Amino acid sequence: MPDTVRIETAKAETTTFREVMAEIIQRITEGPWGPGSLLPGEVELAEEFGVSRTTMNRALREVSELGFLDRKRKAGTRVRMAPIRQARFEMPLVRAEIEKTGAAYRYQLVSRDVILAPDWLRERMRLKARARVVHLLCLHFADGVAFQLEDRWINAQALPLATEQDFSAVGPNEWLVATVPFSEVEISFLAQAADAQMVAHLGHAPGDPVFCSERATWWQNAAVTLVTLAHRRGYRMTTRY
Amino acid sequence: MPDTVRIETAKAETTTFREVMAEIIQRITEGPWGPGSLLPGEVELAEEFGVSRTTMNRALREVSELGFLDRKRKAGTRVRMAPIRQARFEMPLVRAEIEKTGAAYRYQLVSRDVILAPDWLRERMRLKARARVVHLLCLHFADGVAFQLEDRWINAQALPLATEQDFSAVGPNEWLVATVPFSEVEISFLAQAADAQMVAHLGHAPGDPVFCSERATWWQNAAVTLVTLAHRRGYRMTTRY
DNA sequence: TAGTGGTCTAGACCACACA
DNA sequence: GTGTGGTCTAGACCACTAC
Repeated sequence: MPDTVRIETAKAETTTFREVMAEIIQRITEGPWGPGSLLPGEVELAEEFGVSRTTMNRALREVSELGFLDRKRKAGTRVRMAPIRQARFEMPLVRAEIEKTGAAYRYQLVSRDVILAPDWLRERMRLKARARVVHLLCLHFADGVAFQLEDRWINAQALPLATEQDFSAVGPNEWLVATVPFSEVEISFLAQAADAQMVAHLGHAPGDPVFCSERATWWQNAAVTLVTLAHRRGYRMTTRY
Repeated sequence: MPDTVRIETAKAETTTFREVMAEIIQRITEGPWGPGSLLPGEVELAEEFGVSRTTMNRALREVSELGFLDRKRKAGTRVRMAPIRQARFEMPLVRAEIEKTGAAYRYQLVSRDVILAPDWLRERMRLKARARVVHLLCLHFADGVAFQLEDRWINAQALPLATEQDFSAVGPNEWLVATVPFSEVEISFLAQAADAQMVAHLGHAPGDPVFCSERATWWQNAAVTLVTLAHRRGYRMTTRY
C-alpha cells in the first residue's frame, strides 16, 4: 500500500520547467532572493524542487535569458542588481502587418534609379569607391491609405540582379527575402523630421516628427541593402510581456 | 585496433547543438530548405547529424526562436515564408548606460507633485476615479550635458511609500526597481514633437522630432508607474545580430 | 487515431573561472 | 586544484493536432 501511494504521489507531482521558472521568479521578485544574492547550485535546487538537474538547468537558463539572473561557471548563479529590461519587437513584412489588421494591402513603386553611391551611403554601408546602387522609393497602402514609405538602397555590385528587376509589381523587400540571405543585421529606431517625400506621400506636415526604422544588412561582409521605413503619423512600436 | 580507432573517432565527432544550429540555418538560407519547405522529423534529423534527439530538439528550438522555423506538433517543422525579423533591445538603467561610456552621471529632480490623475492618465494606466498620483520630472546628465528627460507618474494608491519619498537624491527609476516588482510591462517607442519641457531641458528647438520610449508597468493588475523618457537630439536605439 | 514536437529523467563528461 | 554551470546521451511518456 505505501508503495502504491508513493507511486501515485510521484505521478501527481510532475513538475514542469515552467512551474520551476515561475517559482524562481517569484522568489526573486518577492521572496528571499533579493538583488545580488547568490542562489544555491543547480544540483541542490534540483533536489529541493524534486526535478532532475536537466530540468532545473533549463528553468535557470530561461529565467536568466529573461534578464533576472547572471550565471557564471564556478561563480554560481546570482540575481542581477537591476534586471535587464529587454524589449523584443517582431517586425514582419509590411504586407503581413497590414493584412493582419484585415485591411487590403497595395504596393506602389514611386521611383527607381541606378546611380553612383553618394559619400554618406558608401560610408554607411561600407561600400567601395565608385560603387553603383539601386535607389528605390516605394509606398505601402492599407485600404488605400498610405501606411509606410520605404526608401531603399541596394548594392548593385553584390546583387547585379537588382539592376534588372523593375520592382513595379513586387516590392524590393519581398524580392530580397526570397533572393538573398543575410549574415549581419543592424536595426535602428529613430525620430526624424518629415522631409519633402514624407510630406508628399504620407500626409505629414513639413518638419513633423516621424518614427522611422532603419535596417542595414550584410551577407558575407558585403553590404546588401539599407532601408529606411518612415511610418504614418502617430505610429508606435509596441511590445508587451 | 578497429575498436580503438572507432572510439577515438567517436570522441572527436562530438557535435554541439550550436554546430547543428549553424548547419540548419545554412540549409535554410542557402541550401535545400527553401521558404515553406517541410523539414524531416526530429528523430530522422538526429540520426542524420549523429546527435541525440535531445540535442536536435534544442537546436531546432533555438533556430525556431530566431524566427526561421515554425514548429507544430503533428504538422512538423516548416521554414517560415518570410523569416520574422526580430529586434531585441536591452534597456539598462540610464546610470549604467551613461557610465558605460565613461562619462560621469548626474541626476537632478526638476519637479515633484502629488495630484489627482488627469483623465488621459487614468485611462492609460487603468486607474480608478479620483486616483492620486505622484508626478515627477527628472533629468539625467552625462558629463554635465542633459542626456535624458524623465517624465514619470506613480500610482500613489498602489505605492503609498512614493508620496513620502522626495526623490531629490535618488532617481525614481532606481528607487522603483529596488522597491517593487512588476508582472506586466508595456514598452513603446515613438517620435514626438519637442514640447516646452524638452526645449527647456534637453536643448531641442520647439517642434523638433524627439525619440521617446514609454514604459508602463503593472503589478498584480494594479498600475505601478508610467514613464516617458525623452532622449537627446539624434538619439538612436540600435541593435545588431 | 496516429504522428509529431514538448518535456522529463538519470547519468556522464567537460570547460571555465576562481582560489 | 576544484566547484560550478554547459552540454550530450538514451530512453521514455505525453499533448497537441492534422488527417
